[in-house]
Amino acid sequence: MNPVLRIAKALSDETRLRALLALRAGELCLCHVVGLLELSPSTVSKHLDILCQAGLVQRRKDGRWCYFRLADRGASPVVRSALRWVLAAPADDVTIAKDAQRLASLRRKDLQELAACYRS
Amino acid sequence: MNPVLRIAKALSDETRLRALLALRAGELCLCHVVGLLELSPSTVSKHLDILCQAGLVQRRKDGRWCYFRLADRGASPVVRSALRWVLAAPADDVTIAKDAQRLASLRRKDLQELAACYRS
DNA sequence: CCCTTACTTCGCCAATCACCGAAATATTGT
DNA sequence: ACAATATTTCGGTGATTGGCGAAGTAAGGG
Repeated sequence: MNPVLRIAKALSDETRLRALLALRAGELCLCHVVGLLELSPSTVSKHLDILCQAGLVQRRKDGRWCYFRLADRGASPVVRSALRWVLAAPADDVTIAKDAQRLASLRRKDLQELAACYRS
Repeated sequence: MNPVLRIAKALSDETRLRALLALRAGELCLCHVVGLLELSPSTVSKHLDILCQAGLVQRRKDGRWCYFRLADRGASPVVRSALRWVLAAPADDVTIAKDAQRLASLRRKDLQELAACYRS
């Protein structure tokens, strides 16, 4: 598939856009994102996979935990250009702003505590 | 809707991406785009409307004909940035390259002739 | 006027997609 | 080896979306 098309598809869902913008705060564990979006782990995993397939996000596995972060300087020009576009856009969106707040407190919590989402 | 999201949705369909890239050649009449994409006029009209709603494309009516072109410098920064992203992407896509060729000959034809798509 | 015509809107259908829970996978601790 | 657990994959379901043709709209020409 055309890289531009693949990236645009990845960005064309509000949930994925929220997840991507949340990663501005830095590397996040899957359960961080689950806690933020309040969706099932399987759904969030799928969304993040789509962002990874598009090259916008990178995955790092550390033991049982899986960390996600924005693609870095090693990414292709199309990807970097797309990220510049999305990240430069004005953050006047209400949902995005609330997400940033909620995320700040989520990141202060312990992973063990966050991972409780799997056991409820 | 978040402008970034609206733009990403507009770009997340191959047909719309082809239509947008076709407009690099300059202003096109609807029937030009119908001739290029080989889809029904109603479908193409809908696609171009979505691109217009996102601000990526501008519509100009002249008598019975309707012309579309890429958004110009007057567009919002988000839109201009998105267009820079899409238009700068490498054009190594086969479909896009063929479209550019087909479009060149389509643009040489008369509008009357092209509009025959409505009467067939 | 009224007919033609370029385009848009509407109603419908098939395909895609987001979501979930259940099952599978992989890794850590006992 | 086994149990617990963080994540992914699978199967199914309701919502969204792309496609068409038919009907509606608007503009030009008799």
